[in-house]
Amino acid sequence: MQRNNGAGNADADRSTTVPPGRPGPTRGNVLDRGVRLLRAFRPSEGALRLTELSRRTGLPKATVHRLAEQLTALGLLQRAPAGFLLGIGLFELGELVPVKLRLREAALPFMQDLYEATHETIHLGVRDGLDVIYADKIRGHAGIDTPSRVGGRLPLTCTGVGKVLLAYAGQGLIDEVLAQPLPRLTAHSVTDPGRLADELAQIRYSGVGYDRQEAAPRLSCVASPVLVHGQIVAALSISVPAHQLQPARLAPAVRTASLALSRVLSRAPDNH
Amino acid sequence: MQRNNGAGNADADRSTTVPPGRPGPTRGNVLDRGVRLLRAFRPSEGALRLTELSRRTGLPKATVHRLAEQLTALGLLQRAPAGFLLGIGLFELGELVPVKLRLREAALPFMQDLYEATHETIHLGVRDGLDVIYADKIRGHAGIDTPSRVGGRLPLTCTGVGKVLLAYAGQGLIDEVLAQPLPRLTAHSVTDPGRLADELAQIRYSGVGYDRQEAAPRLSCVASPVLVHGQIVAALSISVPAHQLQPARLAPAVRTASLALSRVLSRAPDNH
DNA sequence: CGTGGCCGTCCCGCCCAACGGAACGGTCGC
DNA sequence: GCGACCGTTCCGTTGGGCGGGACGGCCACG
Repeated sequence: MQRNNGAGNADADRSTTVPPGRPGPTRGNVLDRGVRLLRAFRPSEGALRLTELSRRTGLPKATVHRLAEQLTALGLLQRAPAGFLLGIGLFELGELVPVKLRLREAALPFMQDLYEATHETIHLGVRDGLDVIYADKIRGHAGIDTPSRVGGRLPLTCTGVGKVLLAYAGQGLIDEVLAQPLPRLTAHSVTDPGRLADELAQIRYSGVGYDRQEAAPRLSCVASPVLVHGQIVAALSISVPAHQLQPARLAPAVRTASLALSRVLSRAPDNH
Repeated sequence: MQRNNGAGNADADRSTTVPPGRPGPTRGNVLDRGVRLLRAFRPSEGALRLTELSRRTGLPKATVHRLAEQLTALGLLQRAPAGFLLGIGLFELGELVPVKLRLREAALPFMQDLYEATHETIHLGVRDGLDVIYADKIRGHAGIDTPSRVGGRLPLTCTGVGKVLLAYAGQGLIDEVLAQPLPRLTAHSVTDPGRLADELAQIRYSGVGYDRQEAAPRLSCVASPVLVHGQIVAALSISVPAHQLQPARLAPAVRTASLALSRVLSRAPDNH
């Protein structure tokens, strides 16, 4: 029997998988299948029909039917005229996750300050593996379009928030990132390891990081770390149209907010 | 072994299995148990230890151990020094739920407008059964404390947002609510069905509803409906200290925002 | 230093519930 | 009317979920 991820550092990589020779007929356990069903839904899509779910998950139709019915009873899915949608129960659970519950609660007022001072789009991001996950984002009517989405992922090296998170994440992770080819989202994405290393050092020196159209064309941003007891827990950023990037004005603003948030978080119950 | 924590509320009631005469030894399927594990977590609590999870769910320790391990591999839980926490994967999934993804995206700029005009706490709520679920909430440093939480529930009849949602929900639901005793959160909560009916009519007439310390002491609010094709989908509100409730100033603001949001949502792809 | 409580982990045989191929009935559009 | 595709239901098979129990580590006791 497989003992499966001893230390379980990285992620997923469920060792189950099909033993090479066999075209495994049944693989996976029930929970895995249920989650696979939920993950079949993507943003900006509507309801999914039973057959489509079956296609995406590779599960037999009868199985999907049974599981989807159970998930619906649990509130994780809901029926729509045109198939299934993710249910409100999933939203309720998601809001209980500490990254959301604690961090956002503390950060929101400072994000509001930043928004009011600049009227630009504000991000709050945390690190998961080699990605940044956006914990929150606020924008007004005029806010610039960004590839980010609350709950969405982007590579650490392609965004301001991500580079800041990486800069303070420790040498081990930095080495790991530099060792493999750097992902590229635009023509401006940093793909030279040496240049990235320099930039990370510069971030640690100044407490501010930049993204110059590295995640999306015409989009730049200024980011700053949120540290608790010397440990990085998140990063804040302001996103602006590339031609309006004014470090002299934005850097102090974002730095001030991140320092103030760091201070608030440092004296908190903090059950980690 | 006692028959699991009752949890007598409506919920589930899966008609399958459990022939009436038998004291079902194990009831519930795998997915149900997994979700029960996730729902054992409550806001403002830290990590839960294996034994505590076992206590709360009524599941044997060995079972909890196995399930928790699987959920961790799936990213729905994560290990902490002091036990388990809800995992970031759950947050990712929660952010894909349509109520969050679509509604919030559209509503946020209008909520920002309201915040900037008043600097009070702004809520966005949707209805689920007889509760309001808060889809979003923004507040600044000075924002008043509220019993609400993003992803949290309160009874429809005890909040401004809730009463507005109820007023437009259709006579069937209104009758259902009026038929049973009305919940009470404070001494000011409306518990007289006749008075509530009047108030709902007044809301439909004016497009604005009030909460006068009915959800929490010293907290009042002004709410207004978001309608798409005549159907209510959400409600917006401004919460203020009770002694500062100024309908003449706040009602037009919240009404304007809700109408503008209604208009935006009415011309959208809207895959329901 | 023994002891007893509580913890997380692991083992393993029992057996039931998950499984899915297949058949069915409804609803379109040609 | 016919075929394509849909969601639903049935039911025999079996693999994996199940959990009692054992184990070893870690305290706070006496």
